[in-house]
Amino acid sequence: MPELPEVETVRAALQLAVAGKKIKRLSHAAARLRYPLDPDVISRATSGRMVKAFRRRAKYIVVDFDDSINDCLVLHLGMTGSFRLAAKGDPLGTFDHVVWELEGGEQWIFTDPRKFGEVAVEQAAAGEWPERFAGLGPEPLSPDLNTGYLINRFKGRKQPVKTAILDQNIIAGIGNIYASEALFRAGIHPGRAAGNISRQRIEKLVLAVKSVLEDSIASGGTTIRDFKSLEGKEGYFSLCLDVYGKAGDPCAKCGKKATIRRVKQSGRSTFYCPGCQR
DNA sequence: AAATGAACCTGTTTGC
DNA sequence: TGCAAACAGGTTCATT
Repeated sequence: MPELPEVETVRAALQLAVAGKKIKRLSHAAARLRYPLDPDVISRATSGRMVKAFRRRAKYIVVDFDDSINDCLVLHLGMTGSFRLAAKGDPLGTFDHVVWELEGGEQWIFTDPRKFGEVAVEQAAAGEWPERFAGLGPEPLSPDLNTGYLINRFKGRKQPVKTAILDQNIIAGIGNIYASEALFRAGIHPGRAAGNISRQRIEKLVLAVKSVLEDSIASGGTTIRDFKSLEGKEGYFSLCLDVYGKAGDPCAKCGKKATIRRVKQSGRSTFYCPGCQR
């Protein structure tokens, strides 16, 4: 469900609603999500601590606490994960897997039907990222993602450019929606070998990646069916999608000339316009 | 090494 | 209409 813009939307909402509050205790924890969950570890790492800030790296949300212990909470929404705040005593649903009671009784709840999400405790010094993030590619909205970098990473690769930009170790945070959308904006065919794209067109791709993510964040992300931010709000970038989920529709750019096509790449759907993507 | 496919799990949509 | 197959925004592990 959530790619960088959706995760960023959730992070910002959590920062407003939860940062500065103290966690009283872990009141519920399922046996496992993507990985087995150790309630003792999570409880010890969170109970009685004041939440200082929510940071984001790739599609991960990292929770920092307001003390000098060098650890943090790492959260991942998987495909269907979401957070919500509920009043004291509100009943839990089947898929409410992790629940913290905040000071005052409010419940901070992680829900995830498919259980692809993650809640974990990691070591990290203040301002640093956990060691496990070391291999992640640059944040797409930072200057670290630039033409020179991408040319280097693409060099010699026969892999289709769509699967390449989906690789979190090449660029962090792009998912299946924005991979298709960015390639459309850049006019690049998703099946083209990553190592076979001119410098000029890679420059276009870098700009396209940044613009599509920025535009989506400004719209609160994309809701196809599940995505909701903390307050239950949907993201309306769905209205701005050019190709994702639009197989058979006429291309917005070249009009009647071509219709959007759907193909499979590495087991995942890719949408593109055969008319304006080369 | 690089690239693809399967697996994890549940709900919803599509197609015969 | 009914049922089974396909599909869904992600990541990791196994296999070629």
